[in-house]
Amino acid sequence: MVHPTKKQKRGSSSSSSSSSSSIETSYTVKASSSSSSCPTKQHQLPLFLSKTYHMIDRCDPTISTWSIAGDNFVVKDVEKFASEVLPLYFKHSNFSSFARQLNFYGFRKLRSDPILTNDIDPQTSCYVRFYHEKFQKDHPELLQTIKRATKASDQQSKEDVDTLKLEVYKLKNLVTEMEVGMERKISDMTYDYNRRITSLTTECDRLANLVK
Amino acid sequence: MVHPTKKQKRGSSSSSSSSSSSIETSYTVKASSSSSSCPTKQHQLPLFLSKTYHMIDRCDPTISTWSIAGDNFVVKDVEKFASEVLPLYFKHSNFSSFARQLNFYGFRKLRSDPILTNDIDPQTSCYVRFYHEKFQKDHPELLQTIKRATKASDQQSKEDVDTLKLEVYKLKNLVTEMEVGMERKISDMTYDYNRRITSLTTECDRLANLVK
DNA sequence: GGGAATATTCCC
DNA sequence: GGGAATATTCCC
Repeated sequence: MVHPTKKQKRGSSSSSSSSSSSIETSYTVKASSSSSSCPTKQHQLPLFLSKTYHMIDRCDPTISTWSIAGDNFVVKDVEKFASEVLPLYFKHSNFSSFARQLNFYGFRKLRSDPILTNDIDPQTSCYVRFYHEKFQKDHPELLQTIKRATKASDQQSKEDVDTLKLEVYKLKNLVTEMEVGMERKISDMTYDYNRRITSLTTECDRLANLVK
Repeated sequence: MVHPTKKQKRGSSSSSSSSSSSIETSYTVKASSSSSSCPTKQHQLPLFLSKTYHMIDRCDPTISTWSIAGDNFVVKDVEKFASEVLPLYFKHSNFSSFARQLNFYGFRKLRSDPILTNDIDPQTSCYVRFYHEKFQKDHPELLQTIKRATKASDQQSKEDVDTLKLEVYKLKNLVTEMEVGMERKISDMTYDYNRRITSLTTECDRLANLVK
């Protein structure tokens, strides 16, 4: 089978279909050295989102299409969708890989869940629906607001690091407080000690003089 | 162009060439819940290594081949290698992506670097050689010992976490030592203090009795 | 050559 | 549905 995306680079539009692209498909990694307000080097819409939007938009509606209200999309024939549609846009033909990406971007699976067994429509029971608040028919401008999840391990590591840094901070404060407290306590004790010693010594001297 | 690896899954052998595979090509993620000595679920050789080994082994030698000694491999025609050979094994046809993967696995680029400009052979000056101690012609068994680099950020995070944990450990020890030290110091001071007060008080009492 | 992001795979 | 690995891309 011909693989139309073979030489595709990020930033070029999909080569498999017509090109009246209404959404930004380029992707640029945010320059690590620039501030986040730099207008030229911002990361743009991930290709996954623009590809998926176009894919649903242009798909044979008997395989996959928008819902009637346009607020979700349905894959009616997972088999055909995987083998015939996905490879037009992605470097694979696995439905589960597509679903994994949807999951990364926060899409949720919708279920019809009929109450009665009799209500199960054999025609539509195998349909798979996906929903994302910002993934709507005729509203590609919303796509920009969809954020990909950062990896959980990174998240965890960051939290771990932050927790440990806080602990180090608190411990250093404690050490400083203990040093100050110890110094003051010893200073106070020494003061009292010397005062009482002096007082007793004076008394001894006075009495010693009287004894003489 | 036909894309032979389209439906390939990890664990299946490359479908583009003959199949007298002498090396393990399956890949299984290490089960996180099992001990590292579990023989059935170990991660095997990454596909990148087995694919690259076969690729060099089977390549048209005018495009890429092993060195004469078999201890490195040379890409003689980067252009053709990228467009014709890479996509037989990988989901792309970019030489830089291939090089990036080599880099992940610890391969080094070799240069001929002739001393004299005259020594530059226009035939071979554009050759690109790669070397890895464990990537040798006729020794596929060495491939298993090649380890992919873990991501630098993870590495960094791990080191950061370890450093911070050590710091927390040291600070907690310091706090304990300070507590013990302070207690002993105050105890010692109190002891001296009481001894001298007692001694002086006794002397005062003795003198007071004499005065009476 | 390598950092860091997204993409794809595999597993639980 | 999501964790974690490898794969691919893009950038410095």
